[in-house]
Amino acid sequence: MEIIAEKKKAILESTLKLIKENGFHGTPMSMVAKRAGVAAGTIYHYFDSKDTLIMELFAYTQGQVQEAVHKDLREGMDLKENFFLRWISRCQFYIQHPDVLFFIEQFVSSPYYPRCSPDQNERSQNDIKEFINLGRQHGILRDVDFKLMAIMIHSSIMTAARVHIDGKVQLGEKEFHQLAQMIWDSIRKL
Amino acid sequence: MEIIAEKKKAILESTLKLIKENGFHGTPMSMVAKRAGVAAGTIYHYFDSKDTLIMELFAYTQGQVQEAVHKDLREGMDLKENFFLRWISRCQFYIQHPDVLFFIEQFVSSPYYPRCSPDQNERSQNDIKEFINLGRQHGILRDVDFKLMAIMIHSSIMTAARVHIDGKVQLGEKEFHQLAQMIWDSIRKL
DNA sequence: GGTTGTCTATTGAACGTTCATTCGGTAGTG
DNA sequence: CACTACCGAATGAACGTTCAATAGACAACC
Repeated sequence: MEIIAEKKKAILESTLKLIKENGFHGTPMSMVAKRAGVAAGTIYHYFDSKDTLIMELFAYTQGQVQEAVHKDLREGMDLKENFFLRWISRCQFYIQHPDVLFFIEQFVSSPYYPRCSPDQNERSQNDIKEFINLGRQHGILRDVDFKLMAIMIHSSIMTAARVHIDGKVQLGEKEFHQLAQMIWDSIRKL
Repeated sequence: MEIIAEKKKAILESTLKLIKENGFHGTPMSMVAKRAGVAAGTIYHYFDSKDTLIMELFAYTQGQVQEAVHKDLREGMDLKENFFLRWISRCQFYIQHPDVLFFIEQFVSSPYYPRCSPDQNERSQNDIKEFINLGRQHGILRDVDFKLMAIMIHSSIMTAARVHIDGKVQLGEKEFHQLAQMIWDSIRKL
């Protein structure tokens, strides 16, 4: 893992926050600079352009998510436990980092997303896939296309987190389990 | 239903297409004008600003979706059939109108979305809610928060359509049913 | 039936602003 | 002296929006 210069990190973080507040447009470089406490020119010392700043920001947030989920993982869980844990901790990560959620949502539905390398966006769901593979081998999961299942799971997580953040529904311990159970029932053989 | 002037419609349609191709930013008004075959100034005859153009475009697409789904509905179906039909026809609508899907995705994860009136975005899932209510009354569905369930269903539809359009997975008759079955199993009592 | 006035639809050049990016310069380090 | 990190005013292009001008439709009036 590359060590990120302090100012570079500050730029990434403030971009993240500003994009949550003002959206993709509506965040001029000058504002990023001010919020990060650097000069406008400094940004261009670290990033070629606004586009690459945003592309790198995506990689940066993907790293954060990955890290957070893996931290919670323990050995010797059965598949269902494993699924619940992954689902819930991913969802909680997004809830605790709304700016990441907002950014990713915006990013994936923007013309930027198709531009990132295929393995970049595959890695983003690597841990989900790893899990699906396991479930398949044990004959526990339905025979549904791999990618399809992975994406359906991931989108359920994002959606749940989003609803919670918007305050439309309060998600507590109970609701998390209800939701994880719903998704679990949708992917396992009945 | 308001009758929309021809040029107004052309403006809406070309905005839709351009946003799919170039994203929210990346679609200057001048380009919208050219594609719609009108002068730049004409847009401002129908819309106060770019913002209101986009807000109205959202309402416009919502109307289209609503209409398409209701067309397929018949009387005397049981709940499960009803669900399958709604799920599949909504999904197919998005697949047949990728520009609508792209636009809605971008719109809801942008700072525009929170600005539309609450009943505007509630209406957008009205038919899903109508269905959930029915299922609740019959005791077929799980006891999960209303809004939560509606949004989970809706997001599954959008995600499935998106995956298909991106060509990551080919969805045929069989896959549609598999998917609808998955979601059905996730919302019904087991 | 012709004349006048009003209203709407439309045009596209011009305006003013915003914004990404550049660049010449300063400071610190080795 | 060379090299990197950093600054921030200056630049120039892009873009949303305005506006004076034109044309057509329709009605009122003589």
